Amino acid sequence: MVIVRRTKQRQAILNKILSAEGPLSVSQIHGRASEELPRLGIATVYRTIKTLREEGEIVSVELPGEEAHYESAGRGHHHHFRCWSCEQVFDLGVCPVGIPSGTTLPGGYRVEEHNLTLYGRCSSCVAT
Amino acid sequence: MVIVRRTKQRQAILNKILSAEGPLSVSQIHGRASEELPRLGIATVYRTIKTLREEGEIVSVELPGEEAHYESAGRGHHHHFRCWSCEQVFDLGVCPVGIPSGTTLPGGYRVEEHNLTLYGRCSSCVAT
DNA sequence: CGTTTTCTGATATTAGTTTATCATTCGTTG
DNA sequence: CAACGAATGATAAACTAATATCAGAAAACG
Repeated sequence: MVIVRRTKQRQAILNKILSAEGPLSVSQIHGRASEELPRLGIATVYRTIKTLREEGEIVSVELPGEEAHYESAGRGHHHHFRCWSCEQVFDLGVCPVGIPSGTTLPGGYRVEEHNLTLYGRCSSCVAT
Repeated sequence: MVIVRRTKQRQAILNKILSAEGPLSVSQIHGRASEELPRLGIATVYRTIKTLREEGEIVSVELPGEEAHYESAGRGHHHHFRCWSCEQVFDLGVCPVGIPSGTTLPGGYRVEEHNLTLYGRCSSCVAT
């Protein structure tokens, strides 16, 4: 059981994660939350992320070759797009993977899950 | 590093990578090559991987939430399957991602590349 | 051979991420 | 409003991955 108090830090951190357009890294969360709480410590960010995960409010997102990112739980099955220019990660609504869970591929691989990341340029970076 | 000598270490490391069924981590490469060269140092593995990449013989493979893996270059566009039981990574021949390079998704995301990892159980682990 | 010079192996070092520690702050409750 | 205790912030410490160092081993080549 986790006793949780309503602190400014916790509210700012959770707010930044929930209102983000995609998963955020620890340093991104720290940077954004620091805008309203300039003395916010990085340890508090790590601690709060840990409790928010235990409470099921956020989930971790693993991207190839990067540190863990975190986003709101309950967004359902979706994937991510990483922009090569602004280096931000965005949630996508589409799932272009044509392999239902339980499919067995040639070679006998029984697929239960998949992780897809798309790369390119986001709309605002394409425009410039 | 222009001059490359044919050492037992280099041959063993390259052989393990080229003959693998999928990309290998540094510790996996070290473990497998150590079977024939018991005194092989981990630094030699890192050094050899670096030169093999510079020569274009191998490429790095990034898997979500894992250290870099390495496999033979020139295997073309493909994806990977990670077995939850034996924890090995296998190359797949299929590409079930229905997004050609250059596609623009809703939201204006211009997709140029993708990275897909499938998860489940491999044939030998399903059998047991 | 024998000389030259790269390569190796053991270890130290660097770099990055995450957790632990602890005095202080501050949210909560009666 | 007082007091208890969880949360914070600064910092140290722990881990892991990757590179640097350097004496000695061993390819390459005349």
